[in-house]
This record gives sequence, C-alpha cells and structure tokens, in this order.
Amino acid sequence: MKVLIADDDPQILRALRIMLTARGYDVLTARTGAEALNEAITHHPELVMLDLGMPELNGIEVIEGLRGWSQVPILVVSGRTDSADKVDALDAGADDYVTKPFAADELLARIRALTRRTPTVSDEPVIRFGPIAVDLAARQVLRSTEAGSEIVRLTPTEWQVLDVLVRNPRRLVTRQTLLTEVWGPQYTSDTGYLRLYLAQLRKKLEPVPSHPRYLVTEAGMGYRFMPDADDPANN
Amino acid sequence: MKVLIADDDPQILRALRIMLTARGYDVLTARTGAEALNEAITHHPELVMLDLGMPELNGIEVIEGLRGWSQVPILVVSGRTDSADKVDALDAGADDYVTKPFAADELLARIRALTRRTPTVSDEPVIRFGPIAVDLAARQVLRSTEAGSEIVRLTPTEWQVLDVLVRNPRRLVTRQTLLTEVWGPQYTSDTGYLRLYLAQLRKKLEPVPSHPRYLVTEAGMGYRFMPDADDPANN
DNA sequence: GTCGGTCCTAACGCATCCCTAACGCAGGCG
DNA sequence: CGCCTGCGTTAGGGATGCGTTAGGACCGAC
Repeated sequence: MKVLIADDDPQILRALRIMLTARGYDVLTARTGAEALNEAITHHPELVMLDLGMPELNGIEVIEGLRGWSQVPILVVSGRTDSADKVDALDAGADDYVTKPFAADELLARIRALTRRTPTVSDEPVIRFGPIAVDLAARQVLRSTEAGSEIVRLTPTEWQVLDVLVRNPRRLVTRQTLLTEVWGPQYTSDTGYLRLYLAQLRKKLEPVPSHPRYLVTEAGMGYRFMPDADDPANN
Repeated sequence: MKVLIADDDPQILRALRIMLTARGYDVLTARTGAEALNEAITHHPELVMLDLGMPELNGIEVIEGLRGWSQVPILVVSGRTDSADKVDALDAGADDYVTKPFAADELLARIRALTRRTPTVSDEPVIRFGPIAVDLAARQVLRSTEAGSEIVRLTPTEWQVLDVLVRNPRRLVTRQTLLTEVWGPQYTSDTGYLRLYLAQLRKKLEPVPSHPRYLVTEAGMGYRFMPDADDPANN
C-alpha cells in the first residue's frame, strides 16, 4: 500500500518512513506542498499524511488541491493544537487530524482505520452516459463524436458538482447536500448559483440541454443523475 | 441526519444532544451498550457516537456488534486517554476517537468529516406493494408495468406524506402527526389539504384510486399504510 | 496594465406546485 | 326521512422554484 508523507521536517519524515516501511507500507515523501501534489498526481497513493506548516503551499491549500480530483484519505499530522486549525483542515477535506507529538501505535491504528474504510472507492472510475465518458480519477470528460472523441473542458466548480452527482447514480441529491459538498458546510441556502452550474453542465454534457436526460431536476427537492437504463453499473 | 449518542453520563448526553440538535441533527440517545445496539437496529442512524465505559456491554463489544451488519461511521468519545484503548477501539472498527474533555467545534468538524465521506450507503429500504416500489434512499417510486417499469413523479409534499406513512406500516398515523411531520409543528388543524395530497398519492400509486387498498383512511382519526399480507418486511 | 477565465449576483419568463374554495357523496343519528 | 359531519374530488389563483441571459467582481498569467 502506497503512502505519501508530506512534511518539511527531515527528522519526522525519516521517523515516519522507518515506522511505516517496517509495517510493509510503500512510502513516498515530499518536503513542500507543491511537491506533495506532484507526487500524489504521479503515484496515486492510497493514503496521504500531511503536515500543515509547509513552504510554498500550506496544508489547507494542499488538501483543497487534492480534493479537487481525488478521494484519497488524508491524515493531517501537525504541531498545531489549536482547534481552529483542526476545524479548518477537516472542513477543507481532511479525514483525520493528529497532533505532534503522537503515539506511534495510535497513529498506526488511525492509518488502519482510514485505509480500511476505503476498499477501492470505485473499481470503475469512468462513467459513461450517452456520448459522454467521465473519468473521475483522471478528472477528464470526453465526448465521442463521429470523428473520434473530443475533450470537454469543465471548471473546478462544475467538476465538483458533477462529481457529487455521478457518485450517487439514480439517487436524489438534495440541494443542501450539493451546496455543503461543493461550497462547504456553512453554505446552506442557495441564492441561485446551483441553477447556474447545472445549466452549464447540461450545456456541455447533455445531448439536448433544454431537455435534460441525465442531469434531471426534481422540483423542490434537488437533482439526480440518471445513467442509461442498460448501464451495467448498478449498485 | 440521525445521530445516535451512547453514553452513560447524563450530563454529557444532555450537552451533546443540545449541541447537535442546534446544528440540525436528529439525536437518538442510549445509556447502555445493549440499548445502543437496539437503537441502531431500529432507527439506522447515519452516525454513532460511543462512550467506551458503559454498563452491560462495553464500547468495544458495541463496535463489534455494529460492525457485524452495519458500515455506519463510529466516533468514540471517551475519557480514556491511553493509546492502547484508542488502538483497540479503532482496530475493532471505530472510525475516529476523541478524548474528553473535547473542544465542541473540533468534535463537530470531525462529525462532518465522518459523515461527508460516506455517501449514505445505507441498507436498501425499498418498500413494495402491488406494482409499486418505493425507494426511500434514492427518493424514487417505480411502477412495474407489463413493459418494464416506469418512474412515478411525486411532488415534495407528496413525498413527505408518503414517507411518514410507509415508515409506519400497519400503524395508524393520526391526522395531527401527519400535519406536524410534513408542515411543521405549528400546523395542527387541517383546512383540507391533507385530503388533497392523499387523493393525489392514491391517484399515482393505487391500482384502483377510488377504492384504496394500501393508503387506507380511518374515519375520524387518520390514515394507515397497509402493506401486502405476504410482504416479508415486517418490523 | 491588460487579458482571459471563473465565480457570483441580478433580473425576467415560464413551468410547477401549494393551497383555497366549492361541490358531491356516504354514513351516523335523531 | 332529513340533517349533519367528514371525506373524496375537481378546478383555479397565487406563490414559489427553476432555467436562462447578461453583466460585474475577482484572480492569476502574461
């Protein structure tokens, strides 16, 4: 199992590497936030351990950068004990937060708990409907035309909205969950931008945007992604 | 979102209930391990907060009992700070571990982190009667016809009424309960719209809307959902 | 400084939904 | 037998929600 450790302190990096290697983990390391993002993109680790106080990009920015395209479990290991730091990191997308100094066996148990819960998030990370193919891992959308296939460009926000919807096929996603998933837990009332992004997504993905077939709206409740009826991906 | 809190200390129970209720969570409580398991089985909460030192069954046993059939996120809130306790709880199946005393905002952030990750993989509460299948999780109603199945569209209010009824199979639901559940606690007298929505539901769901078989009215009292007699889902 | 892209606000039709009002009908009761 | 109460049903107005367009604020790149 590949684990990425990002910390600017070589001491900690070395200690963690030894501890995890001895337990059979494959350890990748990074010393800056930018380096951490690069490593994550190229090697797709199954767990990311992150320090908050790194140069170039701080921990929160790294979390947001990761969460833009990956569901990998993120464990923050930080010297900051202030609860505000914890709240910020967790709300940004981290899954757990451990303060230094930490007990080695507890850290290992938390790592086991995090990796246990995600036994391969999705064995089929590419979702197809109509002429569209959504590759969640590669963060890419392709539309097949008669002359091959073309790349559909989506903005970050459009991606997050689409991500939530396609991860819940056939299920109703309420306006509120969509808002909190994309814009954060403090957003609960819609002033109208959800409609906007749904319209843009439909313009880019639907065969007939004015008559949506896959990104269906349920009046007064929310939205729903309806896969093709013959799609074998049913779960 | 339903949250089950299991703790033998009434003080903590009360504090947590207030804190979570204010944030919009539906709080269930239990004072013993056995009670916690019972509550979990009957109400299927989306998060379980657990104290380790409870009578009857200790925390670890409760975790194991839950994990036997449920993937619900488990957050341990315990006074024990020993790392061995944390390791045991986490390895038994808990997802996070917070020691008392805890910071309220951190606890809330951890709750958000835990519930965010699970897209409510909840067990499949599909209720069937006649040609109708009600999928509560997906918020979808299907009617099977000779040529496959078609989607039945329900308005939000129709959904809420149906939701209350099917969650109480064979039980009488008084007019007042229905009103307060759907329209809010201040509504107590019916000016006639309940009749309206029942009529619409019957028109959409009953085989013979003029002679209701599943959505039965009890004159002067309320309504009752009667499942098929041979339905194995009896609880 | 300029430019392109993205995010959000505001406003306007339009469809849908909620609720009121009225009428018909059945059963209970004096 | 006639009245009354409670429920089912229908139709229509008002309100809300949604899709759509246009335009300004903000930010990083060049």
